[in-house]
Amino acid sequence: MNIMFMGTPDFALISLEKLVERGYNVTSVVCREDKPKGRGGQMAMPPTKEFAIEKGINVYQPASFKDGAFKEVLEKENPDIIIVVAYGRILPEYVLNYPKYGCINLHGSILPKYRGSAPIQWTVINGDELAGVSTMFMDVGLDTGDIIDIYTTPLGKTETAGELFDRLAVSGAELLCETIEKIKNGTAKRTPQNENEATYAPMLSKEMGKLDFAMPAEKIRNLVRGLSPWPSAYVNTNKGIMKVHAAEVINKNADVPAGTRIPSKDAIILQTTDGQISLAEVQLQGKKRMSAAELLRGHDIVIEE
RNA sequence: CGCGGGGUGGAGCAGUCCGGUAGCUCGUCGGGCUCAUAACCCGAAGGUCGUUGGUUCAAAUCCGGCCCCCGCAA
Repeated sequence: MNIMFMGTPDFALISLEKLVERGYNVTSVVCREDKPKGRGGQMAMPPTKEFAIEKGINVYQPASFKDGAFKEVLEKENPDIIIVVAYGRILPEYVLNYPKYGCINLHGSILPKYRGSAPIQWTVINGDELAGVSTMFMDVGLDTGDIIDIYTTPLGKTETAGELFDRLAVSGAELLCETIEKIKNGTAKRTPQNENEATYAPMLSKEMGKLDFAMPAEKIRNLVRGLSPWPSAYVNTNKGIMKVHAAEVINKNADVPAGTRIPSKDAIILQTTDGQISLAEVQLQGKKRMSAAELLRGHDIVIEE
């Protein structure tokens, strides 16, 4: 079976590596264009491209799928199946319909929940009990295809989006292999998604991370870990923007308005509408990430706004 | 050459503009006070000030090269 793999970031790389490792015949890799990265603004290859080059697999980075420009590539590579993992672009119908076995997508949620670009983060932000990955036959909609397999796992109480990402990348790669096996021997089942249960997980924005203490402490904590490590929660202070990498809920209440700083020499604690929240792991702009206790030894921090 | 901040005892910072005794808040160790609840008091150890050249009577501080860390933007 001739496999074309479409995927760009590290999450996709884990799957690609596993497929190659398991001996699947990955003959081509499609990923997004190289782009400037880091402080120097140097051009960098996507992780999947780097791996593909190392393994001598053909790499394609189409700027667009419009006008059927990609058709030549399909004809040349002639894939029996296309595996899509975090590619970052919508595929047109002519691509979806090309491979004999169709296009299979690995998605970071328990579909039909969290369709869209940031399913893993939203699972954490909402503090769900269960996280998971799904494989599906792609159709023209956004993550609306028929489900093949689902893997679920309990979300850790303090697990961050970054940590869940790493776990699901591995579990997802495993699930993907199972799904491919089923497709190969014709035992893959198609289960249409229940539209009534569908939810959408929109892209994350920087502004989402601004902490508002006029909500329950638990929600704030989930937002903090859901936005870790990117784009990260933050507050404004007298020393500039301060990122909040980890926060802890304290089941205490003081008779003060939400947002009030609770006096403490070695912790940054604020009252919320329900309980208090301790900003445990923080990072001042231009500084390294450190515990609140460490930060307070050298800085007088005043939360603003 | 995308913009910017930084490297000072174990931790976090000040000192750098305007060269001249190594400072602050903690931690550690020893002692005291005492029960308190943001505890307090006394004492001690611990630093080639990222690295490398230069200027100078004298460099953490001024000048040049290099290494490393971080924020923004993408």
